Amino acid sequence: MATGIALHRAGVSRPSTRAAVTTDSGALDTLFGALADPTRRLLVERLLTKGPATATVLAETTPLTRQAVLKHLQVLETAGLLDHERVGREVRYRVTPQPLAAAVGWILDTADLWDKRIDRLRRLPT
Amino acid sequence: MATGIALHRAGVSRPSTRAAVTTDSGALDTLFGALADPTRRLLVERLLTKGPATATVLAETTPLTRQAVLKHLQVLETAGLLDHERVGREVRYRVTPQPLAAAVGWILDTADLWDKRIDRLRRLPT
DNA sequence: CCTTTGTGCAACTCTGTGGTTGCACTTTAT
DNA sequence: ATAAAGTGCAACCACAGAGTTGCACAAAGG
Repeated sequence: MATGIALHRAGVSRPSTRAAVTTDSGALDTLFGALADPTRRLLVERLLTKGPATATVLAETTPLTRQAVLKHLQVLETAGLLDHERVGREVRYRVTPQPLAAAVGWILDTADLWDKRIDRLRRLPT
Repeated sequence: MATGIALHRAGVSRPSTRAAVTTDSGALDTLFGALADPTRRLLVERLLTKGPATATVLAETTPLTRQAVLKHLQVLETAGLLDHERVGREVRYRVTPQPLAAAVGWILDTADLWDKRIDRLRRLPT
């Protein structure tokens, strides 16, 4: 079942299994923030299914201006989800989904906290 | 290793394994949006580690006003991550992390797309 | 060389959101 | 009954984000 990025059932490079809960503000902010916009998720999916593309091409498939799409791409790029490569006079954007592991990491840590809380409740004298 | 919510290695109630990529706008927007704020993630973690609490109590542990905290709690609640219960004159907030499964669902779907793309590249004649 | 196509930059508008303050209302306690 | 503690609502401000338009600059192509 594929091998691309390391966030499958097995490993999920969870950063700091303990000492978590420190919120790790910086990265997760921009990451979750980038994913919070449907247009941006759409762009990511498009780039994954149809392969790398330029801002102008992507703009043609949306009701948005090239500039608007460009801004979205830049948001995604600063979140680490994209990178670009200049070809001739065009700039081709490509998905680099490694940061997603961080998101899953936080979520799984949170899920663990929840589980621990449940356990604690279970251990209470009825 | 606990049982709380169903997003562990095994199942991850992935909604629509195919037909994904439809972006499912609504819910994921508010969900990722809610998680995009460090204060809100902090509040979730606090509520999980120290158990349910009121807005006023939570406000004491932050540099924020009760009103600000209140707004954050409401954002989290409309994202489905919290619910509240009125006790006497107080309102107690509690974490309900089930929606997190949706977030992981999208991420895993995206990871799958990535994997498929890798596979496609591998199958190309060198 | 001149036209086309694509990108880069900047200014501007509009709306949403984080945060505040102020006050009214309800519940508990003295 | 009255004071204290807690919540609810509304107005307000400041700033960031989404989106637009306009124009200048770089690369291909005739």
